[in-house]
Amino acid sequence: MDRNKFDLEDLRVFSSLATGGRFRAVADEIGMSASALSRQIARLEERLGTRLFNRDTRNVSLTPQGHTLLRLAQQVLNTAANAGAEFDAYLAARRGRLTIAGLPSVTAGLLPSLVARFLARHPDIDVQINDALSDSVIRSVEQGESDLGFTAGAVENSDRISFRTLLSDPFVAVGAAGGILEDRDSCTWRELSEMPLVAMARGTSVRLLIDAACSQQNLPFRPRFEVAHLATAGAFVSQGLGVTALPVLTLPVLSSGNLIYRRLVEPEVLRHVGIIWRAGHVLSPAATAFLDLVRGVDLSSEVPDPFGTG
Amino acid sequence: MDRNKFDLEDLRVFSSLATGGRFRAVADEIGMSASALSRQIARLEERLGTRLFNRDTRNVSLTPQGHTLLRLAQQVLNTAANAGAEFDAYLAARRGRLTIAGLPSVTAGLLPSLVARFLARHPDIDVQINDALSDSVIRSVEQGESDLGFTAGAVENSDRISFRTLLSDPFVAVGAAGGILEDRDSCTWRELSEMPLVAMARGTSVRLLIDAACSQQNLPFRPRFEVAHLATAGAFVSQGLGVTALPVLTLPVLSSGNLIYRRLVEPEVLRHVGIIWRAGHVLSPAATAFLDLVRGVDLSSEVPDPFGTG
DNA sequence: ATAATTGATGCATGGATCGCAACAAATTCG
DNA sequence: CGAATTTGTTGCGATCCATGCATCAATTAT
Repeated sequence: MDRNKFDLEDLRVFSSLATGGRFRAVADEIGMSASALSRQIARLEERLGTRLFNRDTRNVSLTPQGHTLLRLAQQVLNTAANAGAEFDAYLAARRGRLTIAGLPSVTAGLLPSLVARFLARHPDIDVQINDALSDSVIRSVEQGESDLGFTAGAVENSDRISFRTLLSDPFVAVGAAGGILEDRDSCTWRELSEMPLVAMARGTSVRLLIDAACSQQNLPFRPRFEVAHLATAGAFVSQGLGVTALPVLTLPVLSSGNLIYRRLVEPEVLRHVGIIWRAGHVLSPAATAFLDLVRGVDLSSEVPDPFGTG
Repeated sequence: MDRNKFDLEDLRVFSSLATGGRFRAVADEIGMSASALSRQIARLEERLGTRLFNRDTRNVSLTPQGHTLLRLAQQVLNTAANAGAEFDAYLAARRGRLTIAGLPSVTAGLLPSLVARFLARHPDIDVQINDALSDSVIRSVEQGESDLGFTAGAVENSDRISFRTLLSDPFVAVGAAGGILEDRDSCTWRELSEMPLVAMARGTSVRLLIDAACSQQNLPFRPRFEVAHLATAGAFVSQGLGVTALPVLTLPVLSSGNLIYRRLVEPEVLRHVGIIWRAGHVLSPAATAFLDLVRGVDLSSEVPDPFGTG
């Protein structure tokens, strides 16, 4: 084998077409003629020895081969882009860049103090946060888009991802002050399930864990409201429209004017928050430093105690 | 900024020179003239806006910028090489995923040995089986959810689906040992229709074919029991609650403690088991390999002979 | 049925790259 | 001390290869 199979430009063009859909539109978008695009793809297909797109003159779709190449291409392009950015940062005499993906409930509740501590030691590192849902976090790290990721719940500890548990995050019941929770000392899941519920939307890790908890206890789970953002849930609850169950870490996100918290028992449900990174790849110096910092910090002190001195 | 800063070829050449040391030697080694190498490095330096090598006409050494770029270049080249290798492995059907949809009666009776054979040759392919009823199988393949599908009975050989017959699967009568079938040598559909019947639920391919057979013979079909799963049917029959008619391929699924089988004639009803895939689309390498395997195997030996010495 | 849109292709062109050869600097050797 | 040799660079002509335009073939929209 003499010449290597693909080039960054190939992958870029291929990726654009794979996500864009149509030859002409994509060709305009990236500033080349449609024929050039067609030929470039044809060349790439010939070099790879396989067809990447099904094209029947009207529709363009990826073949299975194209799908796998797309996944790989994104990885390569991401690392190349990161390398370019890091090199630029080096030229600009900066130390580097750190990209962290995380669930909104974690990025809001846990990251600020960690990042503050990190920046105290490494003031010249640009930090970028990617808020995303659970599987997006994993994918983002897998593909090298993010250096590190904060996840909750089970992560299949594959050979592509390394995982480390950081802390356990208990669910609590959240209600409006003066509302139905006011006179209680604690609350069981059964009792909660009979109150009007404000639930996070499907696909969020919070919702997944609540679903699992209820089905394990054989409780019906019929939310009165479904919202996408934690702050919205907090607003609904504080207006007395319902109650909800949230991990303690998320509580600082709720603009907690009118909210009260109660222990949620039978069972105690814990969300296991952890950090993930790409296995088998060299971490950037910034990522390594951040990981070391996280390892050396007692994170349980980061979880607020919502029950005052109760 | 239109053009991106570097290309894989740039990084390769740069990396060779960075580790190799001398222009002429490296140029020979990678099969290009010294002048070409010199220009390529000069272009790269210009695009990056910094000098990468100290060259004083006798020695070549990396600048600090060159050192950091070398580290980054190795990362990028590694992921690119890994991606290439992974893609090659995928093309060679050494890695990847194969999703097969199939009727439960086929997936249980026919697939295990086929998949075992396939995995012997392609050990690192993840195989996923979608058990589903007949029309779900076709739909799953049509929509690209499954690569291949095992079906029984007539499949409209549309322009979206390619079909290939694999084997003919005769129906036999199934009864309890010591029961009403014990003293018979064979059994006609007319006789069967007058016995208490355990039937598969509507929507299953087995039920469809039995309905068709009976209506063709102008026989009434009034099942005493209707069950959804083959194992359940087997359990009912083995308890002497009734008899049933099943294709031979399904028999291994019945935990056949107490069952006897008899030829079912007048007419002999055959279920035509076949394999389907998407027409006009490129099959994944794993699917192609599996299809080749299936084509090369004499599947009639896979159908057990239930009439051993009984 | 006609028009329009889409991807593929033939052909000529232009820009980029390459190899050869000459050159400048530096080391080696007579 | 000076000529020869080695090393990286550069000028120039040749070459190659991707591109763009125009056109074709196929399919859909009206």
